Amino acid sequence: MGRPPCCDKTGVKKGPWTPEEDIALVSYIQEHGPGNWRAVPTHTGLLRCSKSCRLRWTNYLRPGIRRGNFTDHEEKMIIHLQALLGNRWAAIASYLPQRTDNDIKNYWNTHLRKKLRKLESGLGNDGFSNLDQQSAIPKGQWERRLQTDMHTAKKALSDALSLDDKSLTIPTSFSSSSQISFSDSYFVKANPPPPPAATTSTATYASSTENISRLLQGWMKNSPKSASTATITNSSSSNIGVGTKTTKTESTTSSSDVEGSTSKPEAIDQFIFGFDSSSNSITTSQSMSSTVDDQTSTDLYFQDDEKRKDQLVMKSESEAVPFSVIENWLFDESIVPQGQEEGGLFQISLGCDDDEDHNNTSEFF
DNA sequence: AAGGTATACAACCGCAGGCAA
DNA sequence: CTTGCCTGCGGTTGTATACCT
Repeated sequence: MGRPPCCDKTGVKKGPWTPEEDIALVSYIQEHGPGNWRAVPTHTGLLRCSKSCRLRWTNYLRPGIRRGNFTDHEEKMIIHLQALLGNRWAAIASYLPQRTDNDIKNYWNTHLRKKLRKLESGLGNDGFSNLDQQSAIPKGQWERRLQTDMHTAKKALSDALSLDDKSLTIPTSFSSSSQISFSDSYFVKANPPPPPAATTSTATYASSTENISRLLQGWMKNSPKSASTATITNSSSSNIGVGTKTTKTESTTSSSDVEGSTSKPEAIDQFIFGFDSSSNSITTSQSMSSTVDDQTSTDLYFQDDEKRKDQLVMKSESEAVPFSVIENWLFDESIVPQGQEEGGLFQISLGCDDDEDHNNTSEFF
């Protein structure tokens, strides 16, 4: 049986949202919290379908969203994560809590893919030629291989990290070109985010919605109701966030998913963050907090880590990009803007000494 | 200055999965 | 167990803006 449309298509407004509509939506969410989207259009009087309301909220109005230019660091994160996860934008976004999956997807499609293609043409044909192509390896097979290789990966990483050199050998199952040789610059060169992104995008209207978001941030912090409808924790728990998640469970229940979010896909975290999660040296959430350095509020939005784990595990090798090629660009010192200080975002705490200043963005890695 | 083209981003579409009845 | 609803997600499209000739 066919699925009914999410809403009656007749009389439903489409296209860009007006500030008035935003305000109506935000006001409603302030009162009722996110969720139950089907009821939103009727209660707000908006001539929008529920889906559109949800999308507008999650992609634009939700507090904690950072708009504007992507930092160098974010860019590298995206590329790296895309290589690992493929086009699983939601999973990638969970590592960049201030960015929406839509934003990341757009940024990838408009900037990064182009950039990598350019690089590819500069490097030759091998390497990136399959960037957008699907490999023949079925997902299930990749998953099995991934599981099989988790242990191997972990061991290889801990071995590599325990050594003085910074070369990592990644099991072949993770990447068709299996070797990653992280250059020193990857660990040491810092690419601190630029000054508070002047939120350059869509000047007037965007700023107005940002104001709405800021108002909401305050509301999210203070409203007791929001605690039930949106998962909020303090930054002290490292799983910080104005969780405005919109799933049924979130909107109706607890912060359990945030509390449980200390779990994470270890092996992949190791890939991404370069540490043994069992050492507790850095948590992913801490890592995330580093991206907030240019924000006054540390409230962040976190996706369910369990879900993220699933998403990560679902990664298809077919979407993987050879690291050895990417890294040439990713970690090329030449792209580090001049004047940027060292010891920043990509500084990885290899050992267990976790005495870094937590306000410093260098804790990221 | 005007028209054409390219780019960036917001929004839409439709499928898939989870969940409750 | 089945069914239907709701939401999440990724791909795609539409449009405003920037850039170029």
